[in-house]
Order: sequence, then structure tokens, then C-alpha cells
Amino acid sequence: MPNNEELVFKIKADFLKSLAHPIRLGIIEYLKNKEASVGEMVKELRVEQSGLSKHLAILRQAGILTSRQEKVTVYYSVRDRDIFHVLRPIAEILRKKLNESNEVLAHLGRV
Amino acid sequence: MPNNEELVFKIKADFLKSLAHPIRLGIIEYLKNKEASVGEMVKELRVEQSGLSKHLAILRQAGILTSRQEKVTVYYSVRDRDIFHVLRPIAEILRKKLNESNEVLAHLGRV
DNA sequence: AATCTATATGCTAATTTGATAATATAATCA
DNA sequence: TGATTATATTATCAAATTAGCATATAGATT
Repeated sequence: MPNNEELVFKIKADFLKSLAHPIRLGIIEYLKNKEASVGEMVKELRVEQSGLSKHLAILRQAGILTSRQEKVTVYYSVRDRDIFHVLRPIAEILRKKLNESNEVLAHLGRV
Repeated sequence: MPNNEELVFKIKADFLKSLAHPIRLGIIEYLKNKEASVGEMVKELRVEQSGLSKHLAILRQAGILTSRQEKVTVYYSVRDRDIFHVLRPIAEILRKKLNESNEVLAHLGRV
């Protein structure tokens, strides 16, 4: 019986888990400015169909993507663009970290 | 042999994974405005010592925390406050989602 | 009806992650 | 030195995640 605070951490952690996979990050970026069908993504993202389907389901369940069906084709898109408010700072943090490493490396040749 | 784009997604995913655990989120929040020793956190966060130690190591390796040692005591703190630029929008997204659910629920009584 | 296309689901094995307990290390203190 | 304290590491096992393949479903086409 977790208390409310623990429950909130659990919910946040689950949300983060849904993002924490290279293919899923690739999907979100691919859908950044457009919607796309599963078939299109299978080709473009070079992933196996059933695997992609499962990753899409995870992102939909997390509320990050929505889908609409047209005949047999299912189109996915980003449900709430606020997700990029999470992803952008991550890129910035990593970029910054990389810069810091490079600055250290720059001193290697000198002595 | 993954290409550069895939490598970047892998790096981002690994970073997200380091965040994606309730205890680790609890640690980061606990360290939001202060540093704390492992012993203090064992007591306050109600986690087992060896488990906490491992979670701290994961966060340090991810570059999210730093530590300094004073005699036998090790103090941890947030290394780069930019991490909160990632965590805050997550809270907002989840709050928003909850509000939307509540608005739906509000119509349940009416008919 | 039989086939084809697009997507989802189920199954299994491999890998990763996590919890717990035990042990190690290292500094301090008696 | 021996005991104590603080933290890290290791070992073991259970649980969760993932990949890949096979199958299911459902609509479209012949």
C-alpha cells in the first residue's frame, strides 16, 4: 500500500519508461510534424512490423500518440505536443555534457 | 553497426531509463534543494541501503548526480539542475491528462 | 470463396532490471 | 588491534522488457 507520493513517482516512472526506448524515440521524432501509417513507418524506420506495432501500442497507452483508422490503414500521430517539452531539454543536456567532455579532451594534447 | 541517428536515440533512451524508476525520481526530488548523505536518504526515503546505493550509482553514472566524500560519509547532490527542465513538463503533462479525465467524469452524473 | 494487404496479438527465448541478503572496503573510535 | 559506522559491491533469484516468429483479424480485391 504505497502512499500518494510513491504512487505519483510510480506514474511518472511509467511515463518515462514508455519513452525510454530507441525505437520509440525514433517513432516520436518521425511523427514530429506529420501523421504516418504503420506501413510507412515499417519502411522508413526499418523495424519489424510486429515490433513496431507493439511499440506504437505502448506509446498510445501512455497517451503520447493517437491513432485513427481509415479502411485497413491505421494512422498514428502525436497526441499532445507537450511531449517535446520533455524531449528537447534532454537533447540539450546531452549536448552540454558532450561539450564538457570535449573541453576536457582539448587539453589532452597540451600538457 | 547502428548509424549515428540510432546511436543518438540509444543514448537518449539510456538517459531516460536512468530516470525511469520511482525510487530514483524520489531521490532526485529529495535532492532538489540540498545535498544529503546516503545514510540520511536511507532513513528518509525508506529504502534498503544497498538498493539505494545502486540507484545512486546509476544516477551518478548518468551524470545526474555528483557525490563528495567527507570522512566516511558520502554526500550526493544534483549535478545539473537542467534535469528539472525534463521533469517539470512531465508533471504538467500528467496533470493535464488528469484534468481531462476529470472533465469527462464530470459528465457522468448528468446524462 | 479465396486471396491479399495492413495491422494487431500471442508465444517463446534472451536479455535486462530489480530486490534482497551477504560480504567487502575504508575510515573512525575504543 | 578490534569493533563500529558508512557506503559500495557481489551474488542470487524473481520479474519485466524485448526481439522474432507465427498466427489472428478485418477489410479489400479477384
